[in-house]
Amino acid sequence: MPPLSQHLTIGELARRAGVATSALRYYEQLGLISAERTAGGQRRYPRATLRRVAFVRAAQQVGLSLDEVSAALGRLPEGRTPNKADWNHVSATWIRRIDERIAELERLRDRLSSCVGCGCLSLRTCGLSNPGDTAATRGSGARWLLGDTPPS
Amino acid sequence: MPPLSQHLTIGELARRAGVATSALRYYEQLGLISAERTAGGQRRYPRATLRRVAFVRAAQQVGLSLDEVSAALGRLPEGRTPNKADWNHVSATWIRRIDERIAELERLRDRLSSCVGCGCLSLRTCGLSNPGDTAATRGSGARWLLGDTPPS
DNA sequence: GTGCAACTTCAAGCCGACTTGAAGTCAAGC
DNA sequence: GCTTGACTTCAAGTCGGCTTGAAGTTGCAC
Repeated sequence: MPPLSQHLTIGELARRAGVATSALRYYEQLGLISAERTAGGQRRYPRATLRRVAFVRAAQQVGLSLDEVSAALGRLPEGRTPNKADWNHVSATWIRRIDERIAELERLRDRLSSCVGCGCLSLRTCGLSNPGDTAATRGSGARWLLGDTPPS
Repeated sequence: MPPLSQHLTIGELARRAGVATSALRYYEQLGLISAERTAGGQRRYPRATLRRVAFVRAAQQVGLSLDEVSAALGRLPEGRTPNKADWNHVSATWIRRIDERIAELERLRDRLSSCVGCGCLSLRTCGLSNPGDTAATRGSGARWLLGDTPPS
């Protein structure tokens, strides 16, 4: 085991952050993290990078693309440890996003539940259209959940 | 506008289902839908296919891959209209899945909220690890949300 | 001073879910 | 019967987020 030094090699960072080294190089390519170099050209990461990587992974769980993460990281200081205000701002955005996605899933679940009640799949009169549901995860999504008639 | 006949062309189905024709051909390739052919080789879809496509799109919103949709469709009759029992079974599975994802998002949100309280990004003593959170959306995900110390 | 794991770069590959394009055929209204 | 838009197949391309492989270099322990 290497001494717990000020700087981490890419392998150490990878192990401790739970990501592959290739992912870290990729993040660097995208400008999400950066590294100092040894005389021989190997990467050495300050410990703060560990937080930065954790941040990236957390953001992905929230559903952000790396592009969006990049934007969010733009608001956090690269050198110093982020303070409460920095963090407050970013996490508020994420929490909004999470809440939206939860609401979306709940709507979908409720539609499914009421389908069970009405035997919807067999009825073209089922009212379970979702015209207002613009925030679908992938593409435009189904315009209505079930039933033969699209909302006119 | 074409007469409202027993069968739909791929273009009609695409418009009414809210998906591209290319997507429909792709679904056919995967065995999710099937079509009769005219003498000239063009696809003609029975109206039930409309439901089938709606089903696929709904399943995708739930977060299923097309592979999983294929499995779910295996339980529904291709020829006849699915009955309440068919539907009950499938929707129950989906609802479980939605509930799981909601729970996951709620946990994440709560961790974020408490981070705001403790100024977590700057503290290595923050307790917000998530060792039990195996159901991450992409890959293994971050082992812990923030803080320098991985769960030992 | 040597052995070997860990590192380096760069290009290419992979996955899912499609989309796009080329080159050609069909169906339906006039 | 001709025109025109909708259709056909097949191969290749796209996108995000990486991974894999080849070919070579570095760093550290012994």
